[in-house]
Amino acid sequence: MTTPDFPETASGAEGPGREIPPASLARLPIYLRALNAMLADSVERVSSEELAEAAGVKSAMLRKDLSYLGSFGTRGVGYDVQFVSHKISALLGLTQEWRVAIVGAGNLGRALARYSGFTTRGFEVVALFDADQGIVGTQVGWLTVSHVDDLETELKRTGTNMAVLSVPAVVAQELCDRLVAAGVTSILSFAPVVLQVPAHVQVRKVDMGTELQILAYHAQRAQEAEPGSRARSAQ
Amino acid sequence: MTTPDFPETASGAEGPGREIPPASLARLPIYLRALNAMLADSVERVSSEELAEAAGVKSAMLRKDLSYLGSFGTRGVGYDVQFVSHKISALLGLTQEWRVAIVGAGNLGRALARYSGFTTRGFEVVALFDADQGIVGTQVGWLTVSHVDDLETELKRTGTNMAVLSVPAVVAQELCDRLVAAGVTSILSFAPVVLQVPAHVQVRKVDMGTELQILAYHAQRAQEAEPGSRARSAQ
DNA sequence: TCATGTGAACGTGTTCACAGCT
DNA sequence: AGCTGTGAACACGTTCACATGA
Repeated sequence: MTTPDFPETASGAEGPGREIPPASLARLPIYLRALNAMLADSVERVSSEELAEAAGVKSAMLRKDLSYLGSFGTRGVGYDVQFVSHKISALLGLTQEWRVAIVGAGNLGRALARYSGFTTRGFEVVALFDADQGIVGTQVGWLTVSHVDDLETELKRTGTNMAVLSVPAVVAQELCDRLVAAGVTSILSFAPVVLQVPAHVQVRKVDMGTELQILAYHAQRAQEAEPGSRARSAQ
Repeated sequence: MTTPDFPETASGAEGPGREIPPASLARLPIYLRALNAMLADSVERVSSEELAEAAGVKSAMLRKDLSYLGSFGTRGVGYDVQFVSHKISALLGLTQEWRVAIVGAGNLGRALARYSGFTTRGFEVVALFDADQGIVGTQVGWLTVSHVDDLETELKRTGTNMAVLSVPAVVAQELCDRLVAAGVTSILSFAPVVLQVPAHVQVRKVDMGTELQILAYHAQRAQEAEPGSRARSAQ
């Protein structure tokens, strides 16, 4: 398996290549999933229309998104599934292993540690931390829970380069600071707080509370608009 | 394909509710959290500058966001914390109880069922389903896991009006269809698939795999830009 | 002929800067 | 004065429509 370097960096004399617009970037993993599902079904070619359908987007948007990584479709034919899949994987950096530490081994942290969706996509959970002595030392999947006091040591030992924060909101900023100080520059946070980090650190947030509240807004609106539902008119 | 003869201003803008732009709507829960934290600290007034800081946004954006729900700040002074908090809560429909069913009682589903972040914000988990006979009947928090065969019956009995999907990708669409058929119109999905639903059903997706892949993109980029990619972790 | 790739149009989101109110 | 609320400018994202090239 040869890892092709990027021959098409010719446009820029130096510099890290073109930036992918954030909105497009966020869709690439979805395309990748659809493509890999097709690969599993031995589909070799796909049109923008078909792939867009599978990804739940308009075909023009898909074509524009893919055009940011180069133009490797064949006019009149479509895209080579395997090639595009590989291209997206390479762009996302999935050709290397990412070593992920999970900080916080509560219900959520333990569930994440056992979540197969991580491992199967180039992410390996290599450490799991908690502050609770009743949890430290216990086994979760293949991992033994470490004490958060050993955070810095263990991160170095395991070569962690990404972290998942699944700790209570009150301690999230503090642990985030420690992760950053230890050199972690990519953090996925499940804590319902706004984390302050230096500019070079990437934080992505997953917030189930927020998502439910957004759903509640729409649900309430639908309720009010519905003719069938009686006496629900708050006011 | 679809002819864009959508009648704009279809819904008479007369009602108490204009549409909140999606981007603004997604930030309201964050403001709400910041406001509630302030309330807990007995803060009575806040300026757009301060609240924006707490929410991690620019003050002009915060003011514009709040302006969609009305204008209830005092010029020269700021906003009444309690009042704005209540206003946002009401808009999001958090003044009523939302009854949530969790479909899929694997690692993630069970963690979500025990997650206190739900209960504390107007969302009550009232049902938990799984297809695995080894899990059905077991206790998770205050709930007993029901068999997914009884989905429709239990949804009706519990008065569920929101659902969380935490099932394997392969069965997600099928269960989504059953939820929709049973009248559920708000679904939060953790399954890494694009769900097809009728237009009146709201789906929000949480995808940890996608988030990690986006992080990987940035991390790889930083790696390439940096000459010494060895994480020596110098304090 | 076909489906991609893309300039241009359109729509949405964010920021600026200041008018207007307290 | 001080801070909100908002039009206008700007930036970003999406869609259209067609030129391009297999």
